[in-house]
Amino acid sequence: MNVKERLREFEEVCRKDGLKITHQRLEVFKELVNSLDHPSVEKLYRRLHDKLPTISLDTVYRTLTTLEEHGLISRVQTPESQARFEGRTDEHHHLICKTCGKITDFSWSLLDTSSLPSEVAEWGRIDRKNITLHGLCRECGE
Amino acid sequence: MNVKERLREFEEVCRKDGLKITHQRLEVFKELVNSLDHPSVEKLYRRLHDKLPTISLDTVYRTLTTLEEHGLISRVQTPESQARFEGRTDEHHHLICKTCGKITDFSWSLLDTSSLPSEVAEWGRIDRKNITLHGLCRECGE
DNA sequence: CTAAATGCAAAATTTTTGCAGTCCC
DNA sequence: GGGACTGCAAAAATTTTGCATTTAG
Repeated sequence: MNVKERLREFEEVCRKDGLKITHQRLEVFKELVNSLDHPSVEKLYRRLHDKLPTISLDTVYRTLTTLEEHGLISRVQTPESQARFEGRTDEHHHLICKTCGKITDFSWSLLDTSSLPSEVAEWGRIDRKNITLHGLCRECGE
Repeated sequence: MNVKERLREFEEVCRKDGLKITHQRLEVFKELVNSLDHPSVEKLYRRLHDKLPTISLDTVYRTLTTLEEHGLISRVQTPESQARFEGRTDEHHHLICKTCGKITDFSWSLLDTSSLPSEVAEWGRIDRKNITLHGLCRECGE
C-alpha cells in the first residue's frame, strides 16, 4: 500500500470511528508513514516541530496512542525504556541490534503461513503475529 | 533445569565472571527463579522486601541488569512502559494479553527447529529467537 | 586489603493527566 | 454549538547515577 492509499485509509478510519482529522493528527500520521526508521516519540516530535512549531510533545504521545488503538500504526517492542513506532501495519517482522539499536524489517513467509500451536489457540485470540529477533548486526561486529 | 541446578549455575557464572555472591544478589536471583509470573522490578522489590527489609529498589534494578548481562535471567518485552523479568533462560515464547497484561509461556517446536530466512543471516547474528505474541486471553473475553 | 556492590538520595528520562481554550464536523 | 482535541504546565511513573560506606573474595 502506498502513501496515498494509506492517507485514504486514515480518512476512512477517522470518519468511521468518529476521530476528527485535525492538522496535528494528520501530520503525525504522515510523518510516521514516511519514516522508515521506527522513530521514538521524541524523535518524531523533533521532526514534526520543524513543520508545526506549536505542536506539543504530549499531543504526539496522545496521537500515537490513538492511531495505534485504531490500527493505523504499530508500536514496536524494544528492550529500551523508550517506545518506538512505525507506519507499516502489514505482516512483517523486526530485527533489533543490541549494540546500535537500529530496527530492521524482514519477512518470514514460513511463519506467516504456518498455523500456531494448539496451546496458543486454547489461550485465546492472537491479533498479530509480529516477531522481534534480537542480535548483533553486521555493522556492529563479527 | 530445576532450582537447585539453577543455583549451581548461578554460582558457577559468578565465579567465572568475577561477580560477588552477595546476599542481595542471591536473593534476587532465587526470588525470580521461583516466580512464574514474569514480575516487574517494582513487584519483585516488594516481594524481596519481606525477607530483606533493607534492600533498595535501585539494587534490584542493578542486580537484574547484571544478571541479564550474564545470561542468568531474561527480560521480557512488553508494550507497557515497565520492564518485566523471568528466571527461565531456556527456549520458550510468550503470550501477552492486551487487557489483563498477564504473560503466559508457550512452546513452538516448529519455530525452534526451522532455520531463519537468509535475509536474517545476512543481517547479522541472532542471539535469541524469542517470540512474543499479543492478543486477548480467554479470561478477558472473546 | 581491594575492587565490587550496596543504600541513600537526588536526578534524569519517559509518559500521563487536569484544565482552559481551540477547532472540526 | 458541542464534543473532541490541543497546548501548557505540572505530576506521575520508571529508571539511572554519584557518592560514602560496606562487604565478598
